[in-house]
Amino acid sequence: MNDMKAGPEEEWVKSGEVRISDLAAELGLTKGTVSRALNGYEDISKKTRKRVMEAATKRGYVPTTQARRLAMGLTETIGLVLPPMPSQPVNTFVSEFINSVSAALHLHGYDLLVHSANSEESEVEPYRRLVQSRKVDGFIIFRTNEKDPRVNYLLNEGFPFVTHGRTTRMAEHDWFDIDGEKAFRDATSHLIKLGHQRIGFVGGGKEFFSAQLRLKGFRTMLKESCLEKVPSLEQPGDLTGQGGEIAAQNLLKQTRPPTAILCANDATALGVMKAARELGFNIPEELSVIGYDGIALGAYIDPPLTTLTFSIEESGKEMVNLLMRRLKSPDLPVISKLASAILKLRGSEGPPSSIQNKNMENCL
Amino acid sequence: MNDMKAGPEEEWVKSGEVRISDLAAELGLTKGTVSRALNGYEDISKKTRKRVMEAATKRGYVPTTQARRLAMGLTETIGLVLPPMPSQPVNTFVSEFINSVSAALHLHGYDLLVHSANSEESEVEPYRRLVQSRKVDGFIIFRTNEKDPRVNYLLNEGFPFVTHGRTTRMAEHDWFDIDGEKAFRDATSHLIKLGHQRIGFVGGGKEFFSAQLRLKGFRTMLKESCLEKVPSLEQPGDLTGQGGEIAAQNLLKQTRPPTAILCANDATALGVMKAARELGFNIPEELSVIGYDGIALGAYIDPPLTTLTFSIEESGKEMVNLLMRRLKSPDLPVISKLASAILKLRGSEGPPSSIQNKNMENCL
DNA sequence: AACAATACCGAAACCGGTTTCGAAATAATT
DNA sequence: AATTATTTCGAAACCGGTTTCGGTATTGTT
Repeated sequence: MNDMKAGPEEEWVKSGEVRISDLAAELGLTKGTVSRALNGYEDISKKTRKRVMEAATKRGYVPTTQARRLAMGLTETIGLVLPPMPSQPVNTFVSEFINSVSAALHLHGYDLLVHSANSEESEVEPYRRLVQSRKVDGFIIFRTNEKDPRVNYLLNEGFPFVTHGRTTRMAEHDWFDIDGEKAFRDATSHLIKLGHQRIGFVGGGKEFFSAQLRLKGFRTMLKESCLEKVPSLEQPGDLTGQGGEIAAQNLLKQTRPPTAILCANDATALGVMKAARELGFNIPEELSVIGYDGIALGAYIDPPLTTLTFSIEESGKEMVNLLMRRLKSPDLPVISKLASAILKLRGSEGPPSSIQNKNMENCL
Repeated sequence: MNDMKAGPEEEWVKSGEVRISDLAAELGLTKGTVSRALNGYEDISKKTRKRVMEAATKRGYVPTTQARRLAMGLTETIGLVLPPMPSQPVNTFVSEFINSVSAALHLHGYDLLVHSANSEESEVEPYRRLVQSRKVDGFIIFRTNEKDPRVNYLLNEGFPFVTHGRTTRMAEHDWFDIDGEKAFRDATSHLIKLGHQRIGFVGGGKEFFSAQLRLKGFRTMLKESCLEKVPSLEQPGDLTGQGGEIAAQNLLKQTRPPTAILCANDATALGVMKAARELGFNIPEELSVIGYDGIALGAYIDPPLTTLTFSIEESGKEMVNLLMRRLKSPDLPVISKLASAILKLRGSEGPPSSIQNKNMENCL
């Protein structure tokens, strides 16, 4: 009945209709003056600044982003190109990463433009398009290859970017990475201390630098512990569940199968566990399995997956920091940041069933 | 030694340096003419059009997006705001969804702006900012609530958007949804045909319309099959693994526990399976479990999770179609699209162990 | 009181495109 | 040949802001 009573809901100012010229006309000023008043220039009197500010909030003025950016010659936008996803299992990483990158960018007034890579065209094509049409000021790149065409292209263009992961040209660009080598040293060490002597390894694609570093960490710790390197225990993988299954079959059908398997990521580990079950291996009694990624769902399977985990939120935040620094001062020397993964014990590993009788003294 | 030899790599035109005015000057034309030539206006002679085109490709001219958009009064950008993520593993959906939406938008020349919602501020705040600063032309909204503040805000503003999921105001906006009611009728029917008489249900948050529809489908099929509704067999959940655990404990500790449990999503189902294992229930012999979402991980656990699955790619594509239609003709009547989920049998369900002796004749 | 310094704001160019309008050149019509 | 219709392009406004520059008006100095 009574429409006049002021409800608790604030009266929404119909947005988006007032331009800076409207404001100027209303105040008897010029656009330029209004703009400077709003942007805190020193050559505007306190009185008019206040007048302008009040009118702006009253009328609900918000500058049109496109116009401002055009005038200032920047896009305030960062590009993130999703690599073609091979219908992987648990891609929980990507959404969390996007989330944290986007949040971090927002603190700096930047937007995140997410582009999907069409698998039919060259890998760098999306980057080229975004650069040429000047839609972004920089890139966040993840899942780097050892020799990465995207990195080559952007370095060649002199276009700002930060990678998640190292490349052969890591001395030329900012990067953030998880210390996968150390992570796998730790995991290997953990297994050895549990008494394992024959440890299998399922890698990622050879093109991924990270996968190679993980393998390196594995080998290093074997050597440090005086365990010989057994080539047949190192299987290639492809970071997918299916790849894990195949690799596990290759490992477990050997005459002397490993008592533990280290996997380049959790998806692979899931495939390994599946294959192991089908071959009649009990986990962890007859086979220990350790993954890498720390996907949350790993806690819900049986047995819960022991894994190497790291903070995706930190990754996003750090990468944005690196990128913002680069945008602000393009000529600063290249820097990088290495974060560490921690071994999250959840139950898919344990001591081997048969006590192995190798001398575990320190080797000299 | 010989730097002059032309390698197989094409000579990259250093991009981004040539403007339309440069092109015009070079050709002895005006900006306007060059612009019209490039955009296929009819009032340009074939000869000069060709001249312009050739110069453009030769010089590697690509129009600056910001300027073009400002002039044309549109952003060609769609906003996607990630709801605050409850550090839970529901998120395999998100990355695939972003991927497909982004790809579909690209076909229409649109970009995707992904924004993360800060959980400290109101849910609509990010939308308000994006609208007011005119950063986007429309929104893709997912995970709708029954009464959704975002929908209210955008409807009030008259701003274009499409939702993934229905709301109370679904008659006023375009939406896409999976027919969760039918999906749960199917799943329930499947369990009943297997011989189950006591079926448990673990729902999603009460605020999600979709969760309610799934419950409705469950109840409908019970009634159609002359099974009585047992309130204690309907447990609330929160779409997380942990919620599933709690709900499963409530269900399985009853004097007459259910022989099957239907879960509002896969994360919940994983929690249910975990709790069931801990309480000593064998799956599927003593307890059947069915989830919803079709996450790939489900195929790798033991037993593999039977689930209701749908095409995320189709979802993204359809939603983009709806949104593009709306942007093109804002006054067209509201439309919607309902896709169906299919039951993917993987092994976590089977006939109940104890034959139940209720009359399974059709009830009249 | 005359002059220099300072505070404050308007005018205009600019960012890089698009689009409307009209004029000149060319072709078609009678 | 004179008139009309077409083709083709230039000129200029426009999108909505930012920023430089210069000119008053005011204040400060001697």
